Amino acid sequence: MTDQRPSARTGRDRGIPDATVARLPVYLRALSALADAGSDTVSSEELATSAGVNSAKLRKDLSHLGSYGTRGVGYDVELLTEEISLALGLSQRWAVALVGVGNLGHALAGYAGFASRGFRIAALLDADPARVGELIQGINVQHIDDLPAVVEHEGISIGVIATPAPSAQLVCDQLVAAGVTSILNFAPCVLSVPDGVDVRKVDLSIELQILSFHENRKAFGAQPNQFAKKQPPGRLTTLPGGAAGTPPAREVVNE
Amino acid sequence: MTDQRPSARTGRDRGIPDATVARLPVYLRALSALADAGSDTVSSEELATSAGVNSAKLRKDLSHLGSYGTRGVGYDVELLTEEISLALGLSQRWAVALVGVGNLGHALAGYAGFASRGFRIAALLDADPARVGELIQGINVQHIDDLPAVVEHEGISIGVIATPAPSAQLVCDQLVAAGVTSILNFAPCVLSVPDGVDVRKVDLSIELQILSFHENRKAFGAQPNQFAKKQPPGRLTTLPGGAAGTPPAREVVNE
DNA sequence: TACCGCTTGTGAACGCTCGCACAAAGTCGG
DNA sequence: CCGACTTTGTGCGAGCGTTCACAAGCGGTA
Repeated sequence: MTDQRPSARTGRDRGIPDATVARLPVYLRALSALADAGSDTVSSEELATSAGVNSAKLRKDLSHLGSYGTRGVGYDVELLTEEISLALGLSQRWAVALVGVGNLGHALAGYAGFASRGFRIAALLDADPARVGELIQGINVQHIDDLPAVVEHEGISIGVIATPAPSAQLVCDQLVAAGVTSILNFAPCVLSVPDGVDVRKVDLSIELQILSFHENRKAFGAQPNQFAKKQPPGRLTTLPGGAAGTPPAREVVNE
Repeated sequence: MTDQRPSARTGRDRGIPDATVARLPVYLRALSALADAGSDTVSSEELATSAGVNSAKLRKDLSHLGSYGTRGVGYDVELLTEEISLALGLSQRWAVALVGVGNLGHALAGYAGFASRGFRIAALLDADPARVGELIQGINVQHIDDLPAVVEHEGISIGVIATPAPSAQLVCDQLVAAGVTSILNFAPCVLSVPDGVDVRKVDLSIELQILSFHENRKAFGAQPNQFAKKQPPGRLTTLPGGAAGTPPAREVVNE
C-alpha cells in the first residue's frame, strides 16, 4: 500500500501538478544564482536555460502559482523567488529529525544545503546507545526512544531516515507515531505508512543501477544510429579522450 | 531541448520504457529478500506488494523483458533475478570513479549498497592536494588531474560527483573528457553534457523542499478544516513580507 | 483425457505531461 | 497617443504511463 512518492494524491492538490512541484526547487536555485549575479528581471527563456528545462514548460509551471510575470519584460527575480518559496512552504523554517547517525547520517547532518534552504536539523537520533551523547555538528545525539518528546518539543514534522534497511520500517513507524507526517527515506527499502503521511525515497544504488542500464545499452544496445562510436565493454583504451574540448552542451536535470 | 532523465531518448530504447527501468532495481531488491526468505517462486501480486507497486504495473514491466513467468504459478525467483540483472547490465561489475571526498564523498565511499549491487569504487579523487593520499575505505585518494589515466587503467565508465556545486561542472567536463559516459551528480546544480552522456541527479535539499510543499499543503491546504491544533514551528521573520499571519491548522487531512 | 482454478500477459481506456504555436498584454520610442 | 516589438500565458494535440479487466495458458486432479 501507499505510494512512494508523496504525490500520488488523487485529489486536487492545490492545483499544482506533482511534476511542477518537483521542478520549483530547481527554479528557486536558478533564481538564487541570478540574484547573486545581480539580475533584477529574467525572461522565461533565460530562466529555463539556467534550470535546464523548456521555456514553455517553465512558463506553464509558473502559471500554476499565478501571474507573476510581466509581458514584454519577464519575471521579477525577487518577487518570483518569494512566490515560489511561499508555494513550497519555505517561508517558514521546518524542523527536521534525522534518525541514524551512521556513515550517511553523519554526512547528512553536515550537509550545508539543508540549512541554506530553510531546514533546521532539530534533532539527531540513533538506536545505538554507544552513539547517544555524541556531538555532531554541534548537535547532541539522542536515543530513538526520546523521539516523541523531541518531536513535540521541537515542533518537528519532517523526518529523515538514514538507518540500515532492516531498521527503517520500525523507525518509520516510530516517526509516524510521534507525529511526523513527511519522511525522507535513504534506506534501501519500501516503507509502509498510513494515509496522510508523505514519503520520498532516495536510493543511491538504484540510481547507479539505472545508469548501468543505459551504459549497458550504449555498449550492446540496438544502435540503428550512425554514430556508433562506442565499443563493447572490452572497452577502454581508445575512449574519446580527444573529444574533450567544448561539448555541444545539453543540460540535464532530473527530479 | 534537454530532458529530464538520461533516458528521454525519443526512439525505442530497447523497448524498455524509462519508468520501467527505474523500477527494475526495486524488483531486484524485493526478489533478493524473497530468495533469502527461501521462496522459489513468487506471484506478481506478492512481488508487487513487496516492491510497493500495483501488480498490473509489475506484470507489464516484466513483460518488457520477455515472458519469464508461468501462468497459474508465478515467477521463478532465481530466473527472474537473473533476467532483471541482465537487463540492467548488472551481470558485469562496473567500475566507478568518485570525485570529491568531502562530507558526502566519505559517506558514499563507505556505502555498502554500491558493492552489494555490483559496483566497485575503483577510484577516489579530489582537487584538494591536502586530501590526496588519504586512505578511505582502503582506497587511496588521488588528484583529479590523474583522472584520465585512472579512468583508462581501471576501465571506468561511471562517475559520481560529490563536490560542491561550483566545481561540479568542471569536474563533469573532466569526467566526460576522460571517457566517462554516465554520471551520478550529487552537487546541487544543473550539469551540461554532450549527447551520449547520461546524467542522473540526486539532490537532497530538493527532496526536502518537495516534502515541504506537501507538509505546507497539509497545514494550510485547501481544507477549511475544523481542527486547529499544532502550529508550524519557527516561522521566518524575514522572508514572507506580509502574508505570514494565517491561522495555522495542521494535522489530519485524511482525504 | 477433460475439466477446473489460478496467474500471467496484454488490449484498451484514461489521465498526466510535454511542447508547439499563437493571441493577449505589456513596454518603449517617437 | 500610437505603433512596433517583446514576452507572457495558454489552448491544443501528441505521447507516455498507469490501471482495469479479461482472454490465454499452465498445472493439478478426477
